[in-house]
Amino acid sequence: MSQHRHPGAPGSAGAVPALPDLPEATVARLPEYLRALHNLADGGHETVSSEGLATAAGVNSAKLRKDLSHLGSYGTRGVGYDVALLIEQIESVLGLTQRRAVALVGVGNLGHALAGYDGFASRGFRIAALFDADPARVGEEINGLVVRHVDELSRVAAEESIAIGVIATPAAAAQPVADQLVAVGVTSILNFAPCVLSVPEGVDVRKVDLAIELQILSFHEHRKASLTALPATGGSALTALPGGLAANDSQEAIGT
Amino acid sequence: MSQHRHPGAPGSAGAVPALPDLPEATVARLPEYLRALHNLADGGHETVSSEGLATAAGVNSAKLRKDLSHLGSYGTRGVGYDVALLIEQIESVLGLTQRRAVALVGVGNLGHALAGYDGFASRGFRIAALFDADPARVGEEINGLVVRHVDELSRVAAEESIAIGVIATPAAAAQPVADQLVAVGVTSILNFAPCVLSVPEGVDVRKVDLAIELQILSFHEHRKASLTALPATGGSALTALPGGLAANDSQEAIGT
DNA sequence: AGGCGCTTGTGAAGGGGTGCACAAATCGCG
DNA sequence: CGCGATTTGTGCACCCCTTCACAAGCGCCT
Repeated sequence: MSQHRHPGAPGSAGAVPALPDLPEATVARLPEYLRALHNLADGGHETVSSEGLATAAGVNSAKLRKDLSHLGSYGTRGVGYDVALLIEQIESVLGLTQRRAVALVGVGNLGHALAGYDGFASRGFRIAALFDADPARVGEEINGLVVRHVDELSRVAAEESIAIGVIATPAAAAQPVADQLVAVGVTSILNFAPCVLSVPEGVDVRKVDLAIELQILSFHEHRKASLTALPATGGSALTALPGGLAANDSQEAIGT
Repeated sequence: MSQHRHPGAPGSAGAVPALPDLPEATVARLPEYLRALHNLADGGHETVSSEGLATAAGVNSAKLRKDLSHLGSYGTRGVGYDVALLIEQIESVLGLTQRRAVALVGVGNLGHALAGYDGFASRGFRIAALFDADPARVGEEINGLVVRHVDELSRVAAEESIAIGVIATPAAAAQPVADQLVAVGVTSILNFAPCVLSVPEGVDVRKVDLAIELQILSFHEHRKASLTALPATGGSALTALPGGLAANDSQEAIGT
């Protein structure tokens, strides 16, 4: 995660539009709030209480209030939050007022699916270009976009003013591709390749590794199995499960 | 993230094989170490220093040492860690000694790609069954597996002794599918649908939302753009940059 | 055998995040 | 106009995690 945080502006505090310098954990939750808010808006709700929005987003209500307070708090005590206004606020903070152009590199198994994923388009992004190193794949049309050779990356990226690069190549190809993206000026990368990317300072990389997610689940599965296997260790209330399962009330570890 | 933490075994501590009750943050990093270790092993290395493994895994060396110390520390001072031994250790802790069976529900755009993703098979998992609710997709063969109707889930899951369920359905279908998985006894779920799942206690859910990842990147992109746009805010050492464009000085956040 | 350099393992300090609990604020109603 | 119900915003304490810094341990070389 983030390491050095600039100490913070001394006392100047001009009329800066909105650079609240949010805590990273808050930033990671805002998109979830946004999704829940859109759901509520579609359902006809005009206002929500922190409690309502919190459960819709799967978090604690106190946490949600604190998160929202960081971005200026547009709630009304005794009433709740104005759904439309809050959507506007969050989208503004997340920089979603402009639809950002995304370049996807690697149109293999996973990349192909990503190229066709409509969740991107519906949530503020536009897949602007597809690239692959395999000549056999160049020229193929996916979702109205033609796959180009990765050598054209620098030219096309400039034309389309790419803001974010998505890497869905095999691990071996990921680093060179990242270097190319950085060279073109891309400063945000979403990496699906199972490897560590080395990028210059100022470039953000987020990694999604599907196998890792499964392995984390495997650990918990393993632990649960061990626990039930030897019921001798006192404590744990779940040993007493009668026939069925406890009513759903908690929720779980969403990867931070 | 995780909420219920069993208070911890009182004082019994028998000769339990290995239930070190690792910190969640450590668990989330172990798979990354494992991947790096396999790379090293393939490269012919027999031992690694914490520094070497740390950079290969993209983390701080102190953090890595502390992580490994939690699981019993099989390193040798002055030398480093035995690669093969450490692999064995981590795989054991993660419960990867047995190849766990995974059921994938929802063979749409993304699900199709997941079904064909070889990263699962090569890292300890076996996709044992595919399901979909759309009759048009039932019967299709993907990677040697036939897509079955979701109604058969309970029967097939029992036969294959499914350990983990992966949900790749549209958001609206995710909750019913999760309920079915839970009913069959699945206690670990990986959810790709953009919605919050409600599950009983004892069931672990991890969520992967691709749009959310992009939105987090968008925030940082937005922030970086705002920073370079207005160099007026006092303090910050980057005002003194001569030419203009603030040389890269901030940093990147690799998702935790 | 002894000493030296290297690397691990860990105590302690610091930062960040979470959740409780409550004061402050707003609305609606009598 | 005042009061009570409701809900936000936040001070505070706690806990987890990260990071530094260093002592302890190990191998190698002389």
